[in-house]
Amino acid sequence: MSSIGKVAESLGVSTHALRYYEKIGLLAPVAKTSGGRREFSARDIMRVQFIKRAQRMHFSLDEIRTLIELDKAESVDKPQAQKLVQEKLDAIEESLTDLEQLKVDLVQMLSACLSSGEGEDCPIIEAIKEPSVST
Amino acid sequence: MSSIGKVAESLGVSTHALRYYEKIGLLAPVAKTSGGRREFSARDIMRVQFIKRAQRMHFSLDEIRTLIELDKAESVDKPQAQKLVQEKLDAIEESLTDLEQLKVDLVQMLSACLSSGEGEDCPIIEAIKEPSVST
DNA sequence: TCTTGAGCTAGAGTTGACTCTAAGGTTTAA
DNA sequence: TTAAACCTTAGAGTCAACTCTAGCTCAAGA
Repeated sequence: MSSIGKVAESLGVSTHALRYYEKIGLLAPVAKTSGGRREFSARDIMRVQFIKRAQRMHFSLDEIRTLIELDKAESVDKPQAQKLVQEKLDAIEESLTDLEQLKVDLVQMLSACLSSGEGEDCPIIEAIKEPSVST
Repeated sequence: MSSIGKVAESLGVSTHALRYYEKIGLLAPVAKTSGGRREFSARDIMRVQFIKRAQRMHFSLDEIRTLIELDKAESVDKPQAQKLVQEKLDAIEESLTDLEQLKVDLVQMLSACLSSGEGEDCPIIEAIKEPSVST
């Protein structure tokens, strides 16, 4: 039974975001006081926590909506939950591969720049113009 | 001396994007035929290639603008070019760390789901509700 | 009681990098 | 010559996930 401000503060979310989650249906309509203010139940708060954790795992709000629906179903739809996680994992592995190569390239660019003489130009721009190994 | 369509096709960019780059000043105003159509010079095409390569390296159009300005300066401003690349590298290393941990978590979630019995629920949702190790 | 300060709503604005549309004009190949 | 393909512009729309605004009401402390 907390006000929107307290929930926002304690979970590190803005009050705007909380109202937004409710508006798009990620949160069931939150109970209101006679004065029209939201009163978040423990259940509501847990839901918000779920959303934030899933977001940290790079699930989009749309994917989170699906996760929530899966949770509401009698028993979790195993293949579908699995598929969502597998897809996320695939996307992350792709990003990892991409970023690792990129890191190699940037490190190389940087060391070439650092080892260039005092008055010399830093060959970073040239490196982008004429990719040496990858790209 | 190519039409916008040919440049777009050969570089895998849309004609819209090419006009957009010109509009925001990443490309100097492209020469036009008497009929008003763009004729891309070899120089323009190289510039577009530069943009695409830098984009693949996760530089934003704004950062690319800076890179281009550095290139236009008499001699490349070593500290500034270096700073841009170093910042990009830092950001990428942060992403890598984040994604690696995430991968561990997702793999764990997936294997817990796979090893759950035939009729049993896949504990993916529970795993997000009650993070076991990280988060 | 009065003054902050918190909360309410509907709806507009933000960001980045385009994409799309409408209403034309221009080239080119048959 | 004429149809199809291509190009032009200005400006609106897209996406995600909020953020911000205006103009209000409501609650709590001194």
